[in-house]
Amino acid sequence: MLAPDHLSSTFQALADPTRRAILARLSKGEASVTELAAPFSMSMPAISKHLKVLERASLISRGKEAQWRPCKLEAAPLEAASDWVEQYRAMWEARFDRLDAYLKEVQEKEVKPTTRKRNAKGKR
Amino acid sequence: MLAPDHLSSTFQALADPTRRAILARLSKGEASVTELAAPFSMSMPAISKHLKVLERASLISRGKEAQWRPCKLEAAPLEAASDWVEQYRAMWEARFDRLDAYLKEVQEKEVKPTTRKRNAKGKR
DNA sequence: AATGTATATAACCAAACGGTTAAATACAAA
DNA sequence: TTTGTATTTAACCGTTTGGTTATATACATT
Repeated sequence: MLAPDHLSSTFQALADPTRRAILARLSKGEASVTELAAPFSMSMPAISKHLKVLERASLISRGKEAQWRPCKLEAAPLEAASDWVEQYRAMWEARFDRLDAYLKEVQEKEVKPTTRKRNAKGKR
Repeated sequence: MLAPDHLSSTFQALADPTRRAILARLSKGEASVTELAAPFSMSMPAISKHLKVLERASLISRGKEAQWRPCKLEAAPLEAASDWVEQYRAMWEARFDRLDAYLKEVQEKEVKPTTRKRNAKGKR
């Protein structure tokens, strides 16, 4: 079950570059705490705390193999976060589309209307 | 220009329900500070601080009309945030697809393989 | 010029954050 | 049973966060 305010804890967990890097690493497969800590010049307890934040946000889950506690990515909360962001991104784009339509209408009788390139990256 | 670690400040700005509600309101159009504050049982300075956080993250921009400082949504940082999240969401889905393929292969000779419904919401 | 309205700033506070070092725990191997 | 390795917990520390109240600023109206 996701935490009461799961969106807040998800975003908060994502708001740290170390934690995002850990998630990036985990997207390539499970890893132990020591493996995850390797790239950082940071104490083990610091990493342990970051992992706890990620775990609290259900962004990772942890196993138990001898003395190792392997971590793996859990993407369900990412889905909710993505949905939230997309909602407003889409609204913003819709607004631009309406503006485009309006400008097109207004400039209907212009001699050479400048071709507007709205979304250069052209995604989705 | 976006801040040095713009992803962190974007996610951090999104990690508060009041600020997300403000963005939701702004997605329906510009609004003054007092209008934005209305739904909340919170002092004006508190709202003012939230707006400053959103502004620092470039999620909103502000105008000047007499004694009003109207806020409007700026979706560019949402795009970056969305892209980041989508990247890992997609990876996670790809992993599931591979698992699906594997399971399909393994169960090839089963009598009546149960139809697995992976992504019930079926988005994108 | 005085008053009212919209907003921001200052000063303060408790709690959370992100790190540290030192010590405890859990298991494996010798 | 001792030693080594992996990880967590405890205690601490400075900074940031999210709120408060009181005060200042900016502009409009009378």
